[in-house]
Amino acid sequence: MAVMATPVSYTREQILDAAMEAVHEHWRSATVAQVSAKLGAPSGSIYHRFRSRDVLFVSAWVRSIKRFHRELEQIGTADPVEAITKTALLIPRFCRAHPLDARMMTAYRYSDLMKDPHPDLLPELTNLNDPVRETIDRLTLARYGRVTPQGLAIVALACRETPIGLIRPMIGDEIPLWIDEAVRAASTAIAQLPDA
Amino acid sequence: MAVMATPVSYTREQILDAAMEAVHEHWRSATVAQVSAKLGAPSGSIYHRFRSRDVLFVSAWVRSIKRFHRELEQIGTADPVEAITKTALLIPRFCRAHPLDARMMTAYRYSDLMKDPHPDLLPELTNLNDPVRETIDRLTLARYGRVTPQGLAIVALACRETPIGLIRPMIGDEIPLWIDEAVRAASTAIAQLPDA
DNA sequence: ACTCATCTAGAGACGCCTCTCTAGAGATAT
DNA sequence: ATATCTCTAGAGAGGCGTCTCTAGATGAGT
Repeated sequence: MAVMATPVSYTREQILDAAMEAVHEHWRSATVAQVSAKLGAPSGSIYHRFRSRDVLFVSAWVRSIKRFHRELEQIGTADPVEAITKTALLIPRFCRAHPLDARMMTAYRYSDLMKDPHPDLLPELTNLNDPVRETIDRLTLARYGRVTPQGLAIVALACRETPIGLIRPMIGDEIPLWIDEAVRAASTAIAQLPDA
Repeated sequence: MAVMATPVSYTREQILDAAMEAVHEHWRSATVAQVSAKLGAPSGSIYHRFRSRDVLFVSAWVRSIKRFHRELEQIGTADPVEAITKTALLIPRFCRAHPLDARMMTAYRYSDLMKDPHPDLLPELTNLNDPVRETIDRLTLARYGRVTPQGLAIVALACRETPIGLIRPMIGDEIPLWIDEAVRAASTAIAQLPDA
């Protein structure tokens, strides 16, 4: 049977929340000391749950990415171009609803993290991008009837790079509603390119 | 009359070049020690010309921004939508021709730097964005016949945010040519939005 | 009561980085 | 030769941030 020992004062989730706030304020130069100040906890309590500063902040990043992935599951493929555009429009919506997660997501890039991943993070990182990859695969097949590198690239630009690019400079401030019109226009235009 | 004293071993430009290389490798966490290693010079020689680490790296950033501005001057306004798209296409071209400058430009944001600018940098920073502002003003007037906040926002999205957003994830690697088709499609689509 | 395990708590070692400071080298003018 | 100025050169002070380590608090099982 489990031994309870002392009650937990600072849960993993609370620590990640504080880390997210610190990143919101200081971005990549956030420190463990800032997190511990926000939490009102000594740094030891943080290092008790996270092996290093990197593991802490990357774990927070992974959590935000996974929150975003939960939004991806609700798009059909009846009209392919429409589906691509709808997927693109999820991004401004998500950033408005979860501004701290949005900012957190800008702090690291998957490709950088995979260059020399910490063993503690490997299991979480390995298949992290699968939901996005699957969505783009599915939309590509619906749009072009086949899956080619070129087709994938176009769909990824239309439903991911474009909205992220348009919104990125505004992350941290409020994201105006008229951005959505621009996202819709740009995404639709790219989705209409041929899979040459 | 000027006294020449000892000949200069490390010019301002050479130091900025080394700083740009360091930023290319380590981005915002580049250090003065890395720059001095690249240059084969002691840190004192760097601090002799730049008052602080910040002044050094921001000066390098300013230099890259100004290099980009030199590209802006060659776009007409005969067909407004076409002119906006052409301006957008300058960005992938510039990033391919000057990859180190492109990466340098991603290291800071004008708005962040202006929050608490170092006195040494103020004169250079104050009017830094004027060329871009003027270009966008000019394109907005050509496109809509008047200059409104909404119109400016649309044109800025079409000729600046969109291409930067599409290219940003690739900065550091080679930027494929087919990106230009996507930039053209997205930029043209946004430029066709009405100034509602 | 006592054992065992988990967690809190915080002092401080250690390393890296920025920046200062001083000695002196090289070039020119007198 | 001497004075004077600019720049190089590099040692090291000082600050900040990460991370370690140990002491002890807490509560469940026996």
